[in-house]
Amino acid sequence: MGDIMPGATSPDLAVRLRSAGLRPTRQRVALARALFEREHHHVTAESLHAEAKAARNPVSLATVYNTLNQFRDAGLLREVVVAPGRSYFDTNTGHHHHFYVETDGELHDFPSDKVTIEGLPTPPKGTKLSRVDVIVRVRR
Amino acid sequence: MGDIMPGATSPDLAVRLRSAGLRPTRQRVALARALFEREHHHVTAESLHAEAKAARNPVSLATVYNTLNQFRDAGLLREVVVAPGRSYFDTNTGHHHHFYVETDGELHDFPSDKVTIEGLPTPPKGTKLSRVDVIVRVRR
DNA sequence: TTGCAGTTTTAGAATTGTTCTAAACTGCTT
DNA sequence: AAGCAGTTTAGAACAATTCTAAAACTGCAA
Repeated sequence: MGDIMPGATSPDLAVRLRSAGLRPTRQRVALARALFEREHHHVTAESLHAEAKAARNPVSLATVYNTLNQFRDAGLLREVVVAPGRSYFDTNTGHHHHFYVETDGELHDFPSDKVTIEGLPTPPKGTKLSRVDVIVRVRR
Repeated sequence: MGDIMPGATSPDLAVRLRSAGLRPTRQRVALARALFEREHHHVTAESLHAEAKAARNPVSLATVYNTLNQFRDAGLLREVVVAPGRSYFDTNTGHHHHFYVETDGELHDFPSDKVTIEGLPTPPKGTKLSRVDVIVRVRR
């Protein structure tokens, strides 16, 4: 995925946004860079908003919310809800699970390939599986 | 005097509250009844507030919130967070997992005794396991 | 009983996180 | 270059939850 191209716009991002049905506006590209041109990580609307401002690419908070929701709907991000009023967006959309450190609100990924879950009941009839979330809660 | 009202006096509840370190006030007992004197179920602050009012035992919303938090801290309830701004309290504090029907916000328990999870990594060092939540998300 | 101290409840204000609104702006097609 | 749908924005609005400080209770002791 996206390599880092300091100082230049990365056309990959524009292409990626476009093929998700989103116009590559200045704001969306700026946020996409903060999100996808680095290691997988977790952001909140607030943290991303602050990051954009710090990078001299201020984007309104409303736009940050809109964009996060659009990216999630487009499958570019995954939303993880760990505590009431605490919603993270994860740039890693592949199969994996989470550690949540309750005492300080940290969230960490762990791969799901070693994890097996057996014996799950079948979904209530009339419904189809969306996904299975495993959150391992720990405290310090 | 301190005799309780007509009908089903449940001293057990008072005892249960007391041994959780909570004074068995009229409001706490009323809420405890709505919560524990029936099958396991899931409530939100709003739904419990409405239920108390319907049962002619009105309790302020602030008290409902306080009480739910106290009951959860005392281990009488378990909090389940399924979506941003959607927090349920589950009267079933035993081991079990959840189905969450994303399309209409329904939450259902399922027993964990048939479910095995293997290969979970060890918690980050300095932390100890609190619990493992499994949420099976489905859509209609 | 009665009085009292500490606890609990309450209405309403405050806070937090998120979405909405309507006006201004911008990227894209022509 | 021009026009328009799509986008951004500040600020208002909203929803869920917590806080505040005053009034009401509870449990205890005399």
